[in-house]
Amino acid sequence: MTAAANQSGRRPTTSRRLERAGIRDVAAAAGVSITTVSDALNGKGRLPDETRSRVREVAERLGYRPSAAARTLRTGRSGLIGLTVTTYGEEPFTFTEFAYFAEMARAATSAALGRGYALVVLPASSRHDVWGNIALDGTVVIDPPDQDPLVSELYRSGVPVVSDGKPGNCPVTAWVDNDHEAAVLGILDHLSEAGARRIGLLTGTSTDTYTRLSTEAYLAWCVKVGQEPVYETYPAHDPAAGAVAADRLLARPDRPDAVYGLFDPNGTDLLAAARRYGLRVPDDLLLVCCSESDVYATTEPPITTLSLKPRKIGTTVVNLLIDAIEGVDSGTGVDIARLFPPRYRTAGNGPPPGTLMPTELIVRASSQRRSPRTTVSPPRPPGEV
Amino acid sequence: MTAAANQSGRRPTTSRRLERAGIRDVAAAAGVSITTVSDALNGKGRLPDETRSRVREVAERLGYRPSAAARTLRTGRSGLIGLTVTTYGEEPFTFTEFAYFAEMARAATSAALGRGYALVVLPASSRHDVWGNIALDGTVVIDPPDQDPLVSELYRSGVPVVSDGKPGNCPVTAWVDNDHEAAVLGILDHLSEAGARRIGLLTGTSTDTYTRLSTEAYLAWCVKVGQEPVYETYPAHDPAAGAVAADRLLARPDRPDAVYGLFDPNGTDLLAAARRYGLRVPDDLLLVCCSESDVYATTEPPITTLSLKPRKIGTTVVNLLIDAIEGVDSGTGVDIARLFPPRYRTAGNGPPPGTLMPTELIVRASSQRRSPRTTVSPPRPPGEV
DNA sequence: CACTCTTGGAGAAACGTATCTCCGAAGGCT
DNA sequence: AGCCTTCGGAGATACGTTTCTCCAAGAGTG
Repeated sequence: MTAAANQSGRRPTTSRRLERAGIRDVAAAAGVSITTVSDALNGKGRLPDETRSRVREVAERLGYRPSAAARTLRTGRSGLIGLTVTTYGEEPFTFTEFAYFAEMARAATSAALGRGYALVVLPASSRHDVWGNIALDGTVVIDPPDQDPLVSELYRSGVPVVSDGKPGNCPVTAWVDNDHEAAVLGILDHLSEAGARRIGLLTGTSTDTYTRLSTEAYLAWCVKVGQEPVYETYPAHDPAAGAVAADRLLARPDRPDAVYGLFDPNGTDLLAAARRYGLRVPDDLLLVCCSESDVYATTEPPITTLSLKPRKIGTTVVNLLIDAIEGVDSGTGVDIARLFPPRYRTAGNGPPPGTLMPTELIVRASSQRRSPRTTVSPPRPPGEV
Repeated sequence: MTAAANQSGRRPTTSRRLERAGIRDVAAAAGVSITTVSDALNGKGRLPDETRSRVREVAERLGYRPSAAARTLRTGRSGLIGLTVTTYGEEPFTFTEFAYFAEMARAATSAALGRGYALVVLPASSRHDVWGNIALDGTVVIDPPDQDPLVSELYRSGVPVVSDGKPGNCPVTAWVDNDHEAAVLGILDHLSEAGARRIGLLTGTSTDTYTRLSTEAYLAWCVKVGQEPVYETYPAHDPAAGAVAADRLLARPDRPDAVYGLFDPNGTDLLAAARRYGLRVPDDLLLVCCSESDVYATTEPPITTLSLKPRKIGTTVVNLLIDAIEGVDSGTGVDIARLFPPRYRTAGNGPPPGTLMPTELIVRASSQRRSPRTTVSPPRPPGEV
């Protein structure tokens, strides 16, 4: 009795009427077929407007909400994008680039929602079963390490992956990064112009793209201009170590008269260290650090910062990813996905396409000896967010 | 021909072998039934260990990954939790409580992942279709306004909702909030003990729970101790307005000799305003503000802050939500969900259960006239994260 | 020997949607 | 009158799991 099947569906009409209304209920109430309901609600098929609006009205009246799970199963699209963040220890999110990540994630969320997708935050180190349990249309990966097993796995599954940070040896669909070399060279030039004779660097011990490229650019510049490199490294994820390293740098016998700090807290750390050694900024020491925080506008003195423009990065990364997701199936109407599964898309095409985004140097008092003006920004590049 | 059905499945075995392996493929390769594969992989059913491990091995070899969409459709569980953030304008996330939100979201993400769930960030104002397209097991809502249509909709759909912030008139499953009244009274007492004679308040114009309860507590305290209220309000989402309001407060003829600022930027704004009027902190003006940022440890002077303990809130909120999600079906083994659908769970039981979390006052130089020590923290409550 | 119980596992029915295929009817054309 | 086209819509299948039901064979038991 409970399994009595009526003509248009197998669900018994007698009990269980407290459950959510399904598409079958709408069809029955409107006196049409399931097909018609689906077409009417999704704007497909050939239906007169009258039928369309009637079905919609019935659906509204019944409080019908299509099942996202069923739709995902059927269409193969979940509308979900993963956002992978690197982790240190137990906590997700990076510490050193916290403001960067927050801004980037915010922009990414906005961009995704604007195109009908939602973001789900997934630490790279999280349990495998969590990853496997979620239907993802694509994934944004922040600075994947070489041979990242997670990225390989995703790629093998045919999930498009776009990385923030040029990947070393990862099969990503596309990537976006800043032009770190140009950024560092720009800062070094800026400091030189302000009168720096020996420029030091505060950098990290990790091997991520940002740290590596920036340090390499510094070293190459040193070779070019004939300056002996003066730098200290520390594990960037340890905030306490940064202060120690800043102190070390200024305690050296070959103390630099200008310093660029690669990480957000370096500015205050260097400022504190300078005070400890009785160095005036900018008179005795020129200071620049990479940061997205606007607290450096109000320090004493205000500190020149390099912004990596995380908002632009986040927006671009997400848009590239969604392009990749939707580009597979859209197009000629032929089912391209079946002919060319995602995993083969960039198989023999050489390296994945990358985009370099410009950075912005926000010049403040800490890196200027002459100018009485404390806050001078270079003209903004066009197309600003 | 293409629809030729073999015994154990309808998929033609001849072509399309580039697709991902399904459970049927594993079953065929292992020489067992679909049921056995499912049971072996999920640790259910009664199977000898030998069969179990053999099936697992075959699945591994084929690179089998169960379809999250199919599993969600079948089980009704997606492992996804929504995190709703209030929005101002186009950008998601709040501005005034930025550090608070970031910390809270981070803790919530951790807690969710620890229990096998992932968080998806969904601005409350986002397009309805995005919400409808995602299978959510439950939702965390930050400070829902009265009669929030979103919350009502979720509740009607039977999706458990737990709110951060005591809800005004929303049918939530549970809520978590700080004891804002106690926090404000604690600060006012602290300032009084430090010698304050007239305490001012910098507060917001919005009607969210935090602003409302805090302001009411202040006003009630004024009545109790017989002080005329001295406060200024401004739209908290506008960072520029905060500086203006801080200035207004200190420009009043009945200028306070101590101020509590409800929002994160108030500390620096008030400090700047005090400088402008030649007021020394803490000698002429005692200062406290609510903030999760540690920049106030390094301002000149360091500023006493109230922490709302967002990490604890985020963890608690998520755990309550997951308890609600899993509590429905677990238990006696009877299918409680069918007997008591979620929407009826708290129907006549009075208000939803709420939890009040303690805050922490981090005392620094800005609110102490006598003590030479600049950073003194009260003993931490037990059970700290 | 007849019986029950346990073990190991197969079959098939959902879950709720999208979409492919097909069909009748009405209208226009030669 | 026969044929083609378009309109409006119904039927059925597939998406890939989980799980309920049931069965066969062997093991113990009286």
